[in-house]
Amino acid sequence: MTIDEDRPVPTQARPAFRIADVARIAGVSPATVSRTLANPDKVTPETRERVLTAVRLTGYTPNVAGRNLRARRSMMALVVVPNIGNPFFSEVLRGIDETLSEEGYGLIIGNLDQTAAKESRFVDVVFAGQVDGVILLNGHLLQGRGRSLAEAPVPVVAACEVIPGAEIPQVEVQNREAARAVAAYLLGLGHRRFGYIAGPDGNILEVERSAGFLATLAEAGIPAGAVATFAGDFSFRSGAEAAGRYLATEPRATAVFAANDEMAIGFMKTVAAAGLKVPDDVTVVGFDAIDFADYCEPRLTTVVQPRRQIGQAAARLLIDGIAGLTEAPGLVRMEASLLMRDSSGPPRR
Amino acid sequence: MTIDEDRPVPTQARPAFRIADVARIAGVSPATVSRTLANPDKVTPETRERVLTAVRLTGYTPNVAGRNLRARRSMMALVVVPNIGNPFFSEVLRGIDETLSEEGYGLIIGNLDQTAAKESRFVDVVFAGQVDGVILLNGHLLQGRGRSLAEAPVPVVAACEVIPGAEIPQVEVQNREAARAVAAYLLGLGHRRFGYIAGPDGNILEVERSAGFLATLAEAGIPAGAVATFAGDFSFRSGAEAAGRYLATEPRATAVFAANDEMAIGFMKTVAAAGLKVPDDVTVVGFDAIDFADYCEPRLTTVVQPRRQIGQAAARLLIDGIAGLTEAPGLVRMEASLLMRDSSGPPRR
DNA sequence: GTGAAAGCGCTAACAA
DNA sequence: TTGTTAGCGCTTTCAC
Repeated sequence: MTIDEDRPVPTQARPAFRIADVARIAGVSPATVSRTLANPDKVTPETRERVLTAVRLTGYTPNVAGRNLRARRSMMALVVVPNIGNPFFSEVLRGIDETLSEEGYGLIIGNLDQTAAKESRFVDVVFAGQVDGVILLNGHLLQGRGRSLAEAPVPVVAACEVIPGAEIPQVEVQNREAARAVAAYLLGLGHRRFGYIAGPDGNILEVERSAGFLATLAEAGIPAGAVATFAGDFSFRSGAEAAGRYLATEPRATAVFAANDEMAIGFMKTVAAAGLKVPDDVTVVGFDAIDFADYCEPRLTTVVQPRRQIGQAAARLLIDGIAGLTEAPGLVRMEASLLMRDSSGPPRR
Repeated sequence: MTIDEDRPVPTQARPAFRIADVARIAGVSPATVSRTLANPDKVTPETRERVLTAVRLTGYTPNVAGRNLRARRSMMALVVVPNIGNPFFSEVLRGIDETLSEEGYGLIIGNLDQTAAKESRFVDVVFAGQVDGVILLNGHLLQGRGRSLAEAPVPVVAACEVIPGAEIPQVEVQNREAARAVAAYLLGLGHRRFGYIAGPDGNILEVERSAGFLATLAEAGIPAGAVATFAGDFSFRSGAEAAGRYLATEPRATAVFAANDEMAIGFMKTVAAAGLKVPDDVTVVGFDAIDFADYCEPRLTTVVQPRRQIGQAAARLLIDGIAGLTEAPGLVRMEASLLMRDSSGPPRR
């Protein structure tokens, strides 16, 4: 909110040249320098020559703060991530970065890390006009200081974790459908006793995935009550802990679906340590297809999401929004598909 | 370099209030609004009251571009990463973010992704005064448009991948020493035939790790020429490919050190698929202690680096630099330590 | 304690 | 084609 005057100004090695300096050296007006840089064709070749020489001489680069102030735009986008350490998001980020940087936009990272203070700061960033748009990967509209990003002065889009009811463009992955496909696949293999390792309570991905999985099982005559459900939080550790509880059940499920790969892998590791064979004793299916899922033992059957493309689509949506091209808040749906590897098979008979 | 005037201005839902609006509503001058926000004690309680009410009423947030222009500082730092998708860096990023955001700095991510064009853009970002400092995680001073970050007008620090000869503060991990410790450990287990899976040619981490590993082996009477070296690029896949070549050697090394965990894991997976037992047939040691290393089969013996703290230290160095507190370009050395798990053991006799 | 005025660095409208 | 002028939104002397 305030500038601390006790916080020193960066020590500029050499004070940067300003447009006036370049103009003086080139013997033209500042406006001409600006024009030369923006529209080289709009000045005579000789002028251009002189200006460009002066630019080269000074190493002049237009100051962005001045330009932004004038243009009322920052060419920056804020991307809010729940946790920057999560490899799932980093691939989405890559997609965002690709598309955004192609269009000349820079990326400001808002790493939420479950801190309310940060959430409020990011809201300020937006209302302070520091960015031209926002991409939310965190599943809810940021709130702070009594305001919501719903009233942001710039376009906001959401991806990965869809925000129900928000009137903004969103990129959604067909989580529910994919979870249904997992259930159908497992039923097709002959499984009848199921386990499910859940994500954090209320998380939209968790809700969608469990809903799809349980719905298809229910349609096959297996009520939700008959599915052994284990709490989890998307971490390796929580998958391992779920395995501990799973091992204590009787009779054990022959197929366990985890709401993400990390938990599935933590689960596999722990049941293997207890002497169970995957998939002979228990089939395990994950969700996300993180890189490591192809290198764990056994290779994990999981659901692939086009993470990079999700990021690209979100960035595209944002750029359209900034350009004012969007009529209605659209919804882009991305397909997710089952990737069968070695952790799944028919139940041992 | 230029503002495209065909790129539309963001569609502000409602035009943001400016300081003049707030001043008018509060019945004071803009200067007083600014003062109230910066130094509430410097105005009378009644004035303060009126101003703050007007601020609440309007939802006013000072525009950053204006403030930055005036203050000649952006409260932003640029962090350059080789590849944002790499989980190793994302944890370092977290540490950076923690410390920087505590001090009120925001993060602009420069995802290099081996693109020369991007490198040049990031240089521009710096020379355009868009950031107050730079943290380099990519192992070299960015170049672009005939300039180097060595002449940047703001402080630059490097971390993770040290930049030899650069006169800037750096955070270095004791890669060489740790690699020596790995060699000593393997020798102590009784191994005499070694393999090494290298990182990308010329990469400083690769250079340091191989140098330490080979030096200690040489001191034990095993010349570098006797170590089976396999090319790699830090990816799972390259580790798996190295395994293919390893399997064809005769006699095979009994202990293989990979320059990072991904390659070690890819290697283990492939040799296991070929029927070899780790560690009975071959001991495998990695480097970095990524999360997965604890969940692969078997759990990987590796070298732990304090990734989060590396990030924090780099951020601290940068903040000191911005504050003008640094006399000489310092070097912070962080210890790395061997973490023995299940992928290492004595050679089968 | 408060206001008027200047200026951070840039670009766009207008004039020449 | 080029220069002059004004102003983006803010903070901070300097007067009062």
